[in-house]
Amino acid sequence: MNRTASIKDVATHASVAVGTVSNVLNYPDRVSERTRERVLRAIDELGFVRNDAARQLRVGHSRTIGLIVLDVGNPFFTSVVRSAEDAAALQGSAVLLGDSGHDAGREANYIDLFQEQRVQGLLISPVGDVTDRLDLLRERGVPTVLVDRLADESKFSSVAVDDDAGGYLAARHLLDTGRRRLAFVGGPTSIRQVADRLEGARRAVKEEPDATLEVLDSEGQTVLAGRSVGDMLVQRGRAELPDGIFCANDLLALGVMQSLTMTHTFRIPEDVALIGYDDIDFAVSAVVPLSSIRQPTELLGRTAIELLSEEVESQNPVHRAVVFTPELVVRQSTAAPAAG
Amino acid sequence: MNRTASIKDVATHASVAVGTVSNVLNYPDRVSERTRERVLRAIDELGFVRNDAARQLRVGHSRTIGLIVLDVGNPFFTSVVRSAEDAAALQGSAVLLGDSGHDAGREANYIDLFQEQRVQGLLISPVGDVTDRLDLLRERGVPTVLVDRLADESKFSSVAVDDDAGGYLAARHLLDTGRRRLAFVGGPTSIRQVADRLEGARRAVKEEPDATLEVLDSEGQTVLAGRSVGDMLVQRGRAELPDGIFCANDLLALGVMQSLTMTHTFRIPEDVALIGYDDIDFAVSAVVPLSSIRQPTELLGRTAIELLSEEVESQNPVHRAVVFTPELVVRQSTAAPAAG
DNA sequence: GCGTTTTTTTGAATCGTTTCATTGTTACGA
DNA sequence: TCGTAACAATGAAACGATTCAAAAAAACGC
Repeated sequence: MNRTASIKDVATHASVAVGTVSNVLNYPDRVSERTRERVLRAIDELGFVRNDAARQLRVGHSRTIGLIVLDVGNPFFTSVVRSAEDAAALQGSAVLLGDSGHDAGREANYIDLFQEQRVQGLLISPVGDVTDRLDLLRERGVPTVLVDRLADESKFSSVAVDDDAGGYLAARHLLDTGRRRLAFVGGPTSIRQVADRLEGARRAVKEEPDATLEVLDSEGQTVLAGRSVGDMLVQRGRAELPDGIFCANDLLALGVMQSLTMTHTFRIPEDVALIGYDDIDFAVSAVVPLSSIRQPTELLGRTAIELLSEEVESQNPVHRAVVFTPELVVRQSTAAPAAG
Repeated sequence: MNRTASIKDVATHASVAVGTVSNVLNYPDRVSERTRERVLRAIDELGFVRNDAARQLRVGHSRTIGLIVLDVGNPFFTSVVRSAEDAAALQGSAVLLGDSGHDAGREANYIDLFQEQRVQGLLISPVGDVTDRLDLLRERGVPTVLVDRLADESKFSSVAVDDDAGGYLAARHLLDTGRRRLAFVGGPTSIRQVADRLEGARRAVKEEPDATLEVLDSEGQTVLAGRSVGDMLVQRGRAELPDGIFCANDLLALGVMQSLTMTHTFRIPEDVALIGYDDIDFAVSAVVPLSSIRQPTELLGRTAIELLSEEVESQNPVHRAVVFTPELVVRQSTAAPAAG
């Protein structure tokens, strides 16, 4: 009574062979209407639930896809996870989610776990440099797609967003609304994303001979880090204040905004325009709604799944690196100052 | 060459029996040092990775625990997930995470999927009323623990946080710092959490004969909803403004704060004190750091795993409903007004 | 009614582990 | 040297699904 019913129990109960039950489950139209109904009734009566381990053992692979992200709490990844799950569901797969929390050890554990589970493939936003480990996976025939990181196309497929283009968009927007003394606020430029966004901003500024770009280093990417940069700016005389600030991420921008608005000495956007990056939910509901650069996260997740499917299907894998273009979202924080 | 090595291959390669390889994997000290090393070397050379499906088929259950949450993007659940994962890892289990997104259909899919995977048990923060489905699970012998929802103790174990106590704490703190004209801001009271928090606040207010509590309904639980409640308050004359506001969640509180500070007519905490609920990351970095009620989310996740283990181990399950007490976090937004 | 084709059903073999009764080996005291 | 106990290693059986060649049943044409 305690043991869950097996396919054999169902077969007995419906007076058919086990093969027939399996066919009802997997190829319903190979089975005549009458017996199909009989089998379905038996399944229902016994409360049969297919044992996926047995199925998997026989067919050699699972119906799941592993997904390892750096931080589920980060809205960027949350959105990627959602869209990947949806895309996977459409093709009949489920997603096993792992949160490495930027920890290489946890990441390694998940990779091992997913291998033991014989996932169909792996989507990963890797912690630092894991090419060795990923090479191993490749040798063992686990198709892998890198997420939010460009990959050597001879080895892996990847999906990412063009941060250089995003940086350009943001700076170009500030310039287009008449600002000329720009500042970039961003954490350590050793982070690829930060460096690329800065590079894009530089490119835009070079297009206007009379424009300048100042780089303000921040301690990390948090609201508090933004606040201290903002405090520093407030100290300066009004004449030395930039008239357009581009922050490497929305949290920084919100921090800067808090500093500037708290003192009531500077107005946003009249005295200084402010734009962030990521377009997090808080951006729209900030004290002054924040302009930002939105990344097509849904597309990222969906495309990652698609690339993985391609690799799974084709024996002879040709890798692709897909790069998406981010999008400018204009809100009040960069509204053009009154003419004159 | 393409196929991954099996335990049999390892056995051949190391010139031992398959049982010995299995023992090396599962009971290393049943095997002599010499052969153990030999087997380990073979495993390494062949790149053997245990096939968990086969293992599971034999032993009858997996090493994974299913966890279905309402929204991974919600910091509350993110934290629960993390701690559950850590606790599970300690006892050698892994967590399969499902995000129902408040959608009963997705929830049902995950329940089915997890059943097919023969998870050891299920932690679930259910969408609406799923007692029927959960009853089914119970009959099929899948131990289940409800998260953030009290359960009929005759049927399930559960972990939750005492929202009534949290509401009391918040209101009591406002009263203790001298406020008497309190307001509660909260979404539809059909949400259990909101209703309980309000109830707790009422209890505290009744303790002070000269204190009053006004209930301000909000449209949902977002920053924007908080803003519109705040705007409404600003319209009122100063005399009619409450001197202490308790919001059912931090997002609401941040919205109210934005309204009040933007107009520069009221100061927080001098004119009005403000306290939220959940202690999200943004609370500490708000314009005026926000007091809040912290829920022991790490403890929730860990305890859920422990309760589940209890059910798994004992044949004769005795269910427990564990309720945690939330904690007051005092910050500047409720600092006592200057004496006099 | 009979031979032929098509459709349905059958059930043994298989996947890769773990388990455990059995056999083989070693160590040790008398 | 022998008997016995402790320890190691063995390998067949089992888990529950899918697969597929073969058998059985049904449908068809004449």
